[in-house]
Amino acid sequence: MLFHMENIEIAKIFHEIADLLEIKGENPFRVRSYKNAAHIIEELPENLKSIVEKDESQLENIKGIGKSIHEKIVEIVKTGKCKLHGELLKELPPGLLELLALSGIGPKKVQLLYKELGIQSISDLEKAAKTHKIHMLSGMGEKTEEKILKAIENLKASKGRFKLSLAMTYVTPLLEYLKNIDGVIKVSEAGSLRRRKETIGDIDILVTCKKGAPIMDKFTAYPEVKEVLAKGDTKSTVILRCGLQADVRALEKKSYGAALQYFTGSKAHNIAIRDRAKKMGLKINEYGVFDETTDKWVAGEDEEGVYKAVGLKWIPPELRENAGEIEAALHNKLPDLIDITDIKGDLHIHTRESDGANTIG
DNA sequence: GCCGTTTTCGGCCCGACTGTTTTCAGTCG
Repeated sequence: MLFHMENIEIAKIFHEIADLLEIKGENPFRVRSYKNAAHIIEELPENLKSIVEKDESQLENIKGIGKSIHEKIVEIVKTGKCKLHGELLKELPPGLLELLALSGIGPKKVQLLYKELGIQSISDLEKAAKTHKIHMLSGMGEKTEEKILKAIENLKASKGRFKLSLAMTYVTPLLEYLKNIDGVIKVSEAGSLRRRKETIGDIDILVTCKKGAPIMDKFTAYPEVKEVLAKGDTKSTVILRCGLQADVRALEKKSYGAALQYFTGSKAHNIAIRDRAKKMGLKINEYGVFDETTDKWVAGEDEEGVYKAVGLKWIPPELRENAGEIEAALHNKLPDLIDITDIKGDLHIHTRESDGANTIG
């Protein structure tokens, strides 16, 4: 008898295990393994339950899932729960997980707040910040206290992830605005927006411009900006009135391809690409591809060059999830993605739920 | 915890920004 478990539910368990281990201060690489496995499972086309049902050994073919996580997947599908997950939740209050959703709060701060002040929920944290108990902790100051209150406010106001189509209605005018700034050469979308995910968590924008262009001043002064979270020479983050977070990174033309590749992600894809580069004696960052020993610039002006430098064909952004696309690019087996010219028509059906003549059944 | 086109042990991507520091740790993407 197997429990009905969707991949997304199993992924959530692994996400929580990773977060709890991280708060405990466990080996960061072990934490990463669980996070990585969670991402892989989220993107997996097949249902894990069906895989376990048919042939459990198929799990061994999934890269990033080793012996331990394999066993836990089987355990979850068979029993509906995971022992390690349960043990961690006994050890640490589950409310700590919600604290991680606050921007600027990570595992180390959660641990400190819990240990020193017994804080185990957002409402505990809000009370402590309002009564000025936080700045007494080492490494925390008055600004941290203010930032925490703002982060709580922003989280309460945020609407979570936005559907791509809705996000685009906010992104398009922002892109136009940035294009019209003096000295700007090119403005590109990046991140999950460029990967055309169904929903996006924040807006990533890349700007190439001449030296000294007032890009960050203008960006943070965009009328739709509600709050500026960070503002530097090359990178700034704001929250828009609609609740979406927007990041802008400014780079010189020479770095355009490398930056676009870096900023488009996904994170898992980038880690895999960099790992591959490293094994080839190369180093990739947002400024380009470099020879690791001589630091000589190898590629970076366009994305094709970046992929070519690591022996791969250009990979369409929609596929960059570290879900086998790198192997496919290596063996010249990348699929042709559907584009607008492939659409020949549209089929849809009405039922009596609207203005049709028949029932759904 | 995962992985291996020099490896089954010893590594594990890289850099910006902030706030707290007095040179750095934490967070984020």
